[in-house]
Amino acid sequence: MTDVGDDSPVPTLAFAILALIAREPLTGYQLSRQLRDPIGLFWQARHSQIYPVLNRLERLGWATAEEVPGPGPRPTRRFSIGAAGMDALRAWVAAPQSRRSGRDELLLRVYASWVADRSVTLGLLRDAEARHREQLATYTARRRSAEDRGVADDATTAEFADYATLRRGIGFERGRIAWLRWLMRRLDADGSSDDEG
Amino acid sequence: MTDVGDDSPVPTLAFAILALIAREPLTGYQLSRQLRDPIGLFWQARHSQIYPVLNRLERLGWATAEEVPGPGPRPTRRFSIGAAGMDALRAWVAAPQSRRSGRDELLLRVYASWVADRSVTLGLLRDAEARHREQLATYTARRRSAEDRGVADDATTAEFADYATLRRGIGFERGRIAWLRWLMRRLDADGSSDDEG
DNA sequence: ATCTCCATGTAACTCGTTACATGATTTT
DNA sequence: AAAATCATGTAACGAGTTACATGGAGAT
Repeated sequence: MTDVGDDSPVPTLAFAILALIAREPLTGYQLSRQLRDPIGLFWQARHSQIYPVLNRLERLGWATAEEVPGPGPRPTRRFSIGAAGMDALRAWVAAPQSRRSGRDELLLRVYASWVADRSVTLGLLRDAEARHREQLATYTARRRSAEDRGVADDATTAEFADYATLRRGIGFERGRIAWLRWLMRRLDADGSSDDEG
Repeated sequence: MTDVGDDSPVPTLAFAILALIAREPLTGYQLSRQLRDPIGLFWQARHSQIYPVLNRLERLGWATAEEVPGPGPRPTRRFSIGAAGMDALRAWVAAPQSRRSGRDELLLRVYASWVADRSVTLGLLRDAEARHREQLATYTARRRSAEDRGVADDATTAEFADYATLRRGIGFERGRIAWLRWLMRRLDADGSSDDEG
């Protein structure tokens, strides 16, 4: 009994959860881990946000819960998507997209970086490159593993959809690293020529 | 007198605003337009979010306001960054970055797209491509204009920082379009061979 | 004994969007 | 005359984060 009125618009997180339980039934805890890592690539949520949405999906008849043995003071519940949930998810995929480009703190820092010393900016960019290289390594390992399992062969499967988003993640990281390297070269060049004290 | 307690952490939006008024003094209204278009590329805010932050920047002594002639029932105020604001902005550029990768609704839709008909998914991707091509055209026009003005020549200016973020925008759009085309080709191939029904 | 993982929930708060409210100037 | 633009604010709500709360199972 977290909330009762079910007339308010369904949040995007609900569809992220539906997309995950459409693959296999999951507990709230498992969802909270998945919304850090695999899908976490492009959608994140904490467990405090997930549990209320799960209860709402249940009340909407979009998901059903079964109790499974587990630890803890409260029952462990595994959620499965229902026929109505599949319909809702299908409708959402086709729904018109809202074009709000996201927020990117690194770009904002670079936009403001002319107020700082060149060495500070270069440090910022080097840190960013290291973190993106790390992320890229994770993604490429995952891509190789997917390709070895033959996931890339049939574009109609759920695993292929995973693989497709993974490829976009790799493209994003590579593009960002290339841009960071370009920017560092430019800052190095305009600093080492040392026109002004 | 919107809020009084000034001990809570300063939101990222405050630094986005500082980065803008560090270039030239702006009114709240001008900021709200800039946080749609040029910087809007990677940070957005509505005027209802901006005005309270401006008042807070003033109370912090990070920005100063001067009244200028203008229309409307309330005085029009143009904000300039102060020395303390510049220090705060400089410190923020160098501060450790929080790595929370953003949310991307298109990727979430693709992740869920295996539940929908192939034609629906292809429609989604075609729409996305059209919107990204449009955005790319805007960015490339802006880049050409910046290069014609010689902005790309000196990496120490504020205009170069603009230009650098613009280049990242172009890279992002191109990468995304390439990925969309790859995905559409893959879906076309696995559909036109028509193995089933 | 302590730590980590599994497991679910609530409370308090900040961030962000939409809607309400007012009113002058300029353009169509 | 109507619409768009300039200009600033508040209110209500939804989205998202952090912190509080509980407790069993297994590993160190």
